[in-house]
Amino acid sequence: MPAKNKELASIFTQIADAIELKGETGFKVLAYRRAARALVDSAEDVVNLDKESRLESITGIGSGIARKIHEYLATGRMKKHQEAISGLPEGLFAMLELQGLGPRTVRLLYEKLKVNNLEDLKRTIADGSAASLPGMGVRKVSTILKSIQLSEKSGKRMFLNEAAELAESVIHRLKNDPNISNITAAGSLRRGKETVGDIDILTTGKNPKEIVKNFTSHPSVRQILAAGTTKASVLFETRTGLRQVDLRIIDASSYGAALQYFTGSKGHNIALRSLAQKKGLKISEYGVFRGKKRVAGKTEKAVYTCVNLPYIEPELREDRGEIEAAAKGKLPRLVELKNIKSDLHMHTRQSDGKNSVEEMVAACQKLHYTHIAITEHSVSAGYAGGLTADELMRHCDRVDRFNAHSKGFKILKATEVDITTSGKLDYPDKILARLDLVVASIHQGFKKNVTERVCAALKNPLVHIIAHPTGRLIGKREGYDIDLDKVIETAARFRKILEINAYYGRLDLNDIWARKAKQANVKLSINTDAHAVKNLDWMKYGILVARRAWLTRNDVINCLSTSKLLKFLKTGI
DNA sequence: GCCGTTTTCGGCCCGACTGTTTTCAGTCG
Repeated sequence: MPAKNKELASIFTQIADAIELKGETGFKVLAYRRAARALVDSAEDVVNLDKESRLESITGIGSGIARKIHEYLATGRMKKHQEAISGLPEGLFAMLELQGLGPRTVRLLYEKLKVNNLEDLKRTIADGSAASLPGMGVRKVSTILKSIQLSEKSGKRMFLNEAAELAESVIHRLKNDPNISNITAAGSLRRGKETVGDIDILTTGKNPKEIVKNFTSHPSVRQILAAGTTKASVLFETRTGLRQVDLRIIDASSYGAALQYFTGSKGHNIALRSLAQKKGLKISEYGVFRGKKRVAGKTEKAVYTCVNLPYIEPELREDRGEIEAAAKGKLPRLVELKNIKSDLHMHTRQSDGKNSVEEMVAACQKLHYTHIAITEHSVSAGYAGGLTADELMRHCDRVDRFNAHSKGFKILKATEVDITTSGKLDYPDKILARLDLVVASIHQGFKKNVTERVCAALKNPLVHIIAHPTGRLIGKREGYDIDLDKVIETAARFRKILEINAYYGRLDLNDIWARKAKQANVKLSINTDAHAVKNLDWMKYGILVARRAWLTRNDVINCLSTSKLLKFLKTGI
C-alpha cells in the first residue's frame, strides 16, 4: 500500500474515533471510517490522485475529505485532525482497541473518573470505582478486565494457513454432531484474505442449544465470550495464542442469505443492501424481503438474483467494483486450482530444500502437474547453498537425461538467480542462456536501488520472472522500498512475468498489485517457492490471491501446457 | 461527510448478545 494512503487512512480513523469519543454519533463517523478503508483498498497512490485532482473518483471520498487530503499532502497537517484530537489524551485511542469497550464507555470513564489510559483503567477496575459508574457493574467491568488480559496475550492476525487449519479442526469436530446438517467457514477466511482476524463458522441444524453447548465445550476453548441460541463466540487456545471463533446457527431456509452476509466484506454487504433497498427489498442474514414476505434466502445465488446480479465469487467481495462489474455482466471467470499445470519456483536438497529432485517430481505428478521448474539458488546465495555455475550445468545435464526418458512430465532447466547489489545477475549470460526459465529475485541489499536493479533484470532478455517482487514478509517485514508502478510498467514493456509467491507468509505480489499488473497486461505466475514436498500445497493460497486479483486462467502462465509455456518463454507470445 | 434509477436534500445495512435495567444502550460483526 502506498505510504501516504496508509498514513491518511490512520488519520481518518483517528478522526472517526475522536469525534465519536466527543459524542458524535451516526453517519459522519461512518463516512470517515469508510474513507479510511477506501484509501487502504485503493491501489492508486493518493499522492498521484491528488496531483491529478482525481481523489473524488474513489467511492467514499467526497469534496470534504478530498480537500482535507489535499491540505495534508500540501502542508503536512490537517486542521480537522488537530481539532478532533485536541483535548483527548492519547491513551483513550488505545482503550478503544479493546474488545467490548466502545466510545461511550471510554468517554464515561474519562469524564467521571479521569481515566486517561490503560493504566488508569486497570486502577479504577481494581479499586472498584469503575464498577460504580451509572450503567456499569461488576460483570461489565470483569469483561473489560478479561479483554485487557487478552490483548496483552494474543497475537495479531493469523496467517491464512493457520486460519484455514483452525477452521478445519473446529468443523471436523462439529461434523460429528448429529444435530448439524450443514457447516462451513465464512468471513475473511472464505474470501481468502491474506490474514484473518477471527474465524466465522456457519451451521444449520436442529437443537441450536445443543450445538452451542457442543461448540463451547471443545477442549481447546479457553473462554466463552457469548453463548446465545443462534450464535456463540469463544476463544481457542492455539500455538500462536488465543484466537476468537464465532459460531452461528441458522435455519436451512436462510442458509444462503446467512452465508452471503457472514462472508462479507462489510463494504460489499453495505453496497449490496443499498442496491436492494433501491429495489424496495431488504436483505438481512435471514433472507431477502419485500415487506414481510421473504423472496429468497436458501442459496447465495438466489440472494444475488433478487438484485439482478449474477453470483459473485467470495474472493471478489471487497467492494472494489465487483457489484458494478456484475451488473454489466463483466465479472471475470476466476482461475481455479484445477487449472494449474505447473509450479515454477521450488528448491531441492541441491540448495536449501529438504527433498530430492525425484521426490519433488513424484509429489508434483501426484498433483497432476505436467511440468515443473527446479529453481535452486545462485552462487552468491551462500547461506542457502547456492549452486556454482558448474553445479548448475551438471544439474541441467541430469535434467536433460530425465526428460529424455520421461513421458508426459517435464522438468524445466531453471534457476532462481540473485539480483546482486550491483544490479547484475549472479550468473553470466552464457550460463543463463542454456536454461528454459530464469527466475530472478532480490535476497540482498534491500535498501539499495531496488527499483533500478529489478528493472535492469526485467530488461535482460534472458530473464522471465521476477519472484516475490516486494520482498515483504507479512507481519514481519515491510517490502523493499520499490516503485511497483514502474516495475509493472517495465514488465509490460518487455513482456515479462511477475510472481505471486504462494507461501502464506509472503503472498507477494498481493491481490491489489497483482490486479494492477493484470490491468497493465502483465502475466502472472503463481509459485509455491517450496523447500519441501509438503510445501507444494501452498499453491491454494496463491490461487486465492490470484482470484482476489480478478485473474483468469489466461492471466496465469501456470495454466499453460508444457509446449505453450516453452513457446511463451521463448517468444513472449 | 457522502451520495444520487426519488440527484443538491434527506437519506445513510441490519440484527444478536450482554449487562443493567425493567425497556434499553452499548458493542460487535
